[in-house]
Amino acid sequence: MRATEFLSRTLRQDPNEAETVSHRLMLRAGMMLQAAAGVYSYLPLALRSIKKIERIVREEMNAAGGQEVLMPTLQTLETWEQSGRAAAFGDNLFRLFDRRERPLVLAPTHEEVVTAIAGAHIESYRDLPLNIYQIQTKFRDEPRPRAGLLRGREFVMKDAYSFDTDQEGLDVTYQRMRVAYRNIFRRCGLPTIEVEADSGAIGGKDSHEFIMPAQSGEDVILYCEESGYAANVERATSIINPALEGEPLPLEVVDTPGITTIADLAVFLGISESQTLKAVFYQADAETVLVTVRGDIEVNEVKLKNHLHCLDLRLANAEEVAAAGLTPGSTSPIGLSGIRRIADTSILQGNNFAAGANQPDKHYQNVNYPRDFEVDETVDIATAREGDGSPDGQGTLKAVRGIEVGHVFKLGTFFTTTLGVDFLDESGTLKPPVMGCYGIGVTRILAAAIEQNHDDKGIIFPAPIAPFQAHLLALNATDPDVRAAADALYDELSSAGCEVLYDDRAESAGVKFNDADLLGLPVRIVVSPRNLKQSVVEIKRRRADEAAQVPADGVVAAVRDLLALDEL
RNA sequence: CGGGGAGUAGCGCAGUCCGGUAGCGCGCUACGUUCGGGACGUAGAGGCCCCGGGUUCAAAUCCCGGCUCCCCGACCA
Repeated sequence: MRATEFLSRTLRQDPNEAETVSHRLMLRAGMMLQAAAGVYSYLPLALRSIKKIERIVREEMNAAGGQEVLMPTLQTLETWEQSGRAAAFGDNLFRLFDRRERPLVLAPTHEEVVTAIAGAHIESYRDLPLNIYQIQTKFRDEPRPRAGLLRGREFVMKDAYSFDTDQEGLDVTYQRMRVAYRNIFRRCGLPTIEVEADSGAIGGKDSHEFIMPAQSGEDVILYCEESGYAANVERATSIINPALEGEPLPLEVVDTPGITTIADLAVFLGISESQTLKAVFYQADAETVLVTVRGDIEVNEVKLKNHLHCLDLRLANAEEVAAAGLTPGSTSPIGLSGIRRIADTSILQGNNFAAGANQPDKHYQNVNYPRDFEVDETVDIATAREGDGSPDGQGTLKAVRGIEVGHVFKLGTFFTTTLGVDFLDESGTLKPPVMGCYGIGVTRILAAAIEQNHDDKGIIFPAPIAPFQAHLLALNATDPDVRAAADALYDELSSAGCEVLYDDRAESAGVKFNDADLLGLPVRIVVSPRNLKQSVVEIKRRRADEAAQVPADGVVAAVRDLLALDEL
């Protein structure tokens, strides 16, 4: 492709709306154009990259036994009401009406439709296992789209769904898909960390996310180098530091004027926060619950929500707290009843705690569980932290931010049961197939790849997903000799199957070098009067500092060699 | 949904307080000179100042209403 004919223009200044690296670089490089919040046109540079990612995904999905289909984006709201997920998705579901005022949605995902496809096909165990996937645009009305392609409202996703006869069959398929995912990210040239993930309210038991480490990521993962444990913070468990433990002392009330926070209480009493108990009030749908954790531990709301099986969970507001008869700033489960009391297992670590006395300006000291209070449940609802012990007892956890680029999930029989899909097993019994689902954010991979591969001059594309393999620069492009030599080289490379972006513009050398660095194609080839005099062409990897001079007839081979360095 | 910021030429911005000719840099067009890390000169083109009302002799500027976009948080199988 000749730059003079190419639908792309670089910008010399950063667009004002872009702050995140990938967003900024993609706009500056002329890869895409924003149409609305979280909605973009993909220009040729971006689309070429996306197609390459899709190709790798497709090959690995096919190799893993997947069959490609294309399901409708436009779906009836009724479909979503049958599965009960219209409410669960809430405002994230794009809704519209047809000319007869029938409600429709733009699909954010496809479990309902794929289950219908499976239902139409599956009669007996002989039809299983089945693995169906598609690569398609998804719509989610995100509360806050951000950072270009990292979180859009319209994005390209590969979603796959598997159907097996039983849990053991799903285990096999699930492992196979995990391997396929590892292959995909490796072939894209993108290191990812595979972590245990939250499986949510409807979830089965297993769920893993593929996280690409990046500062701009929205996810935090905790991992342990010693043991290999890795989990999303939403899901991670850990061994917390022990608190002081001594002979249980008698409960006593102390005056704590004006003390309403754990930090103040610890300072006031001259103890560490781990020697206190903290009470937090949540509103779980219509119910107010009292949550007790050790003072130095934060409540993990994802764990709590999963435990409560509620649709909506948030901190209770002042009215709800008052209605429950609680004393903010000085609450504890001691002597409280008539409210659901949940405690984190951290209260079992340590004793002689300081805790609220359920009246203003007073706290208890030497609180011991279960001697001094009761709770309804003691469960793990703690947020694991960097520095905590790995849950397997080996080593300590470290934290890193990252971008979720893939998610595999054991769904179980929720959809097949709800939507009435079953099969006849070998003994003649009707059973629901066991499902798994597997997603990859294709457009998100592109953004994440740039987050992970750039420098202060621009993008550094991994070769397998670069829009072009080589960037051919003709310096002094108006010089007839340069023009002739560069044209010839462009033809030669093209017919050798190399994807070349040929900068044949009449721009100065500096402009071309800077644009080449910005676009970040893996190999840069320079034809110039200076090189022509010595009968050489200059070749440089984007990742490397130094360029090499090669004879004109050795360019194709040299480009191949450099590209091979990026193939994995 | 809470908090903050912004809409003026393709991009980045000034002008708005204090109403009176719509400006700067980059980019774009033409010609000439340059030519290995964002060259220079000359001459040009390019505007629904986000939208709708209002005030005024006169509104980018003041008043009212709305829309859009960005950032932080909440949220996000």
